[in-house]
Amino acid sequence: MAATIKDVAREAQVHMSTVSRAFSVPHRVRPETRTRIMEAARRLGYRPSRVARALTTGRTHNIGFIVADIANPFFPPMIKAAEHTARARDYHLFVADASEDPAIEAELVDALAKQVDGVVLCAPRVSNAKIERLNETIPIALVNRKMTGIPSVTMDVVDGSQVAIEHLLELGHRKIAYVSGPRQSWTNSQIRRSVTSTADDRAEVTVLGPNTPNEDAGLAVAEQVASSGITAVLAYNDLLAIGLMEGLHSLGVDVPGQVSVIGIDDTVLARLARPSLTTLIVPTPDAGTAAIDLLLQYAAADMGEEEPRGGAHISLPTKLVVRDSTAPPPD
Amino acid sequence: MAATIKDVAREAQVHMSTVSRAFSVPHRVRPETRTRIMEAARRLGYRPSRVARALTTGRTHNIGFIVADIANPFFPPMIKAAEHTARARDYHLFVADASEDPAIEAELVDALAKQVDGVVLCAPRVSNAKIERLNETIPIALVNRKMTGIPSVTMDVVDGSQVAIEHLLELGHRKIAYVSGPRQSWTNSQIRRSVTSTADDRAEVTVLGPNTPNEDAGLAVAEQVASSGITAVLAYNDLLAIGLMEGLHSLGVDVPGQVSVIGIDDTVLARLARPSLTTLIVPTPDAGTAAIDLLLQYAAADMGEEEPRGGAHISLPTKLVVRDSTAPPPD
DNA sequence: GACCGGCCTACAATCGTTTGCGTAATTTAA
DNA sequence: TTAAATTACGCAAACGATTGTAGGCCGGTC
Repeated sequence: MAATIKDVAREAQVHMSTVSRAFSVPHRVRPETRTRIMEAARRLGYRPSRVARALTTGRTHNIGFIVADIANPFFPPMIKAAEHTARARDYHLFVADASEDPAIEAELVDALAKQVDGVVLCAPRVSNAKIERLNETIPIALVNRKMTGIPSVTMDVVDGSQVAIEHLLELGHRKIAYVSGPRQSWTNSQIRRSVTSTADDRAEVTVLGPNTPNEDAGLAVAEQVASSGITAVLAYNDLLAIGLMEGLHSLGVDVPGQVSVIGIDDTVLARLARPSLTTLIVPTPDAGTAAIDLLLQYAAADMGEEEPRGGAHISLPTKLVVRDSTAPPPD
Repeated sequence: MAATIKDVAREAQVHMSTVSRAFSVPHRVRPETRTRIMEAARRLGYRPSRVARALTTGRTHNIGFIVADIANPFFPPMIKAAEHTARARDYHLFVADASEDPAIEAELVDALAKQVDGVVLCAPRVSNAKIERLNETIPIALVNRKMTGIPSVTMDVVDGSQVAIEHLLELGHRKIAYVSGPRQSWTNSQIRRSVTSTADDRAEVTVLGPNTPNEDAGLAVAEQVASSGITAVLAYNDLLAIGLMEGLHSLGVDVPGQVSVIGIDDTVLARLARPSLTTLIVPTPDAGTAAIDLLLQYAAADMGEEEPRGGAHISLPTKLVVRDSTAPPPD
């Protein structure tokens, strides 16, 4: 049906191999033959088969991009950026949704392994040991997780949550809660640690959770917050924060009058919520782009094209944006 | 490196072809040989190469999923559902973002064509003629566009916008605007037509646009709305509606006191906006699932496995959800 | 006991490229 | 003009599977 390299060869009166070279190493074929070949290719509407090419070269020019939950507004901007930069490098992206499930995550890597040059795991829920093992099969790059020996890009939530907590301390809060995210999240443990160490003895910190990082879970945790004398909350992400605000609202607790709330991610939702949500800006598009580039150079190294660089780590800065959900505690 | 079918064959003391059959047509190989083969495969950690398989069978078990803008919250739930149902059918999804650009859209289809069994075009911006031509290269299924001869799934926005307009008429509005979406959007023209024909001579309808379907464009159109005596607006999507509400707010125009606003899509944003947005619920996950299934059966037919069914059209029901952004007009 | 019909399994061609190797053609040097 | 050094191209073997065809073995029948 579609034209193959053989058809082009016949049309241009040369051997297949010459056609192949005309595309891959143009300078190795005489200019006039080259143009003759290109002409023929154009006439026949020839496009090289990536599949066949992959079979011989061992490189598919595809990348797997696995996220915990596509519907979580944290991810789309990252996926979008990743897809664009991949395309700019002549790569295509398989996007898969692991539904916050470690087992599915691992299975996806295995399933994809045979038809990609590498996999980006975003906010992985799977264990370090498992990642280590998967990385022996196929090059892996991590987003929102740091492991020695594996390239990764993380958001500097340690600094970010520190800034967030300082903000609350400055406002005068002394009873603070951290609404925790999923247990398997590396980011979550980073934040938790940072929160308690920042508060130190300047404030009492309660950890509520772990929670699935969605609105419903946030809503469910509202009661605990309302009944515990807590005056300020930092949540693992905007979804939890917004759910919490809704829950508090329906319990008649005023935000920020009685309780201040801070989210993380600065998703589109944060600005729209009422009160608008004070939150941590994390550069998700940059993370997507960086992850692709890191993976690509790591994968190239893996194919012996250059010195393997092991685990390069990129940490992206975060920034607190203060909106209307934070205020001094009630006296 | 990784085990091939040949390794398994050697390990199990049979010919490659037998191994192949053990996987693809298990009943054609003697049970004991089969278990011996499976054992060997397990020991070697063998996974068939989808790439090699694709080369002989002509089926890649991959699907291209092209959307206008991943970051538009309308799409992620659809992508998620599509990815899940594709996976359940043993297919993987290439997701690509066309940035609302017809040229990129077409280029993406071409680029993907050689390594997918079909492509789902979501809310395509490219012309009918071009789609027709692309469909000759590779099976295509459409979401939010209807064309004879090509399978598609659409949301019943004609009915939906009719209901929306009736809602406004009942409230007493007589000067209504439709804030139009992108010119190339099929849905957009459907809605526009439906709005004007529903209003008929019961209300005066102004069309504002076309607009890029994002918040900024909505914001920009606020001034026109404010200065024209319009008391109610239906917008092409939630993003435009929300932008418009913001714009009106900053112009000191009260929603819904002075102007009522209705969106379309019922994205996560609608419920969060203040006032919460009256909008049209469209079943995006169902659309994703249906598109995959339609494409798969259409693509199978295309491979001669059954009678081609040409263009099956699925229309999904929409539903108006009334929230706080609509009210009677000021007297 | 030879023959026939069914299962199983092996053989080998094929899918569309890439690529190392060899050779014809061309250029350069002498 | 000829030998040497390049260059341009053709040849054919991979890559890892699938699949049509053919042969081997088996038991059962007459």
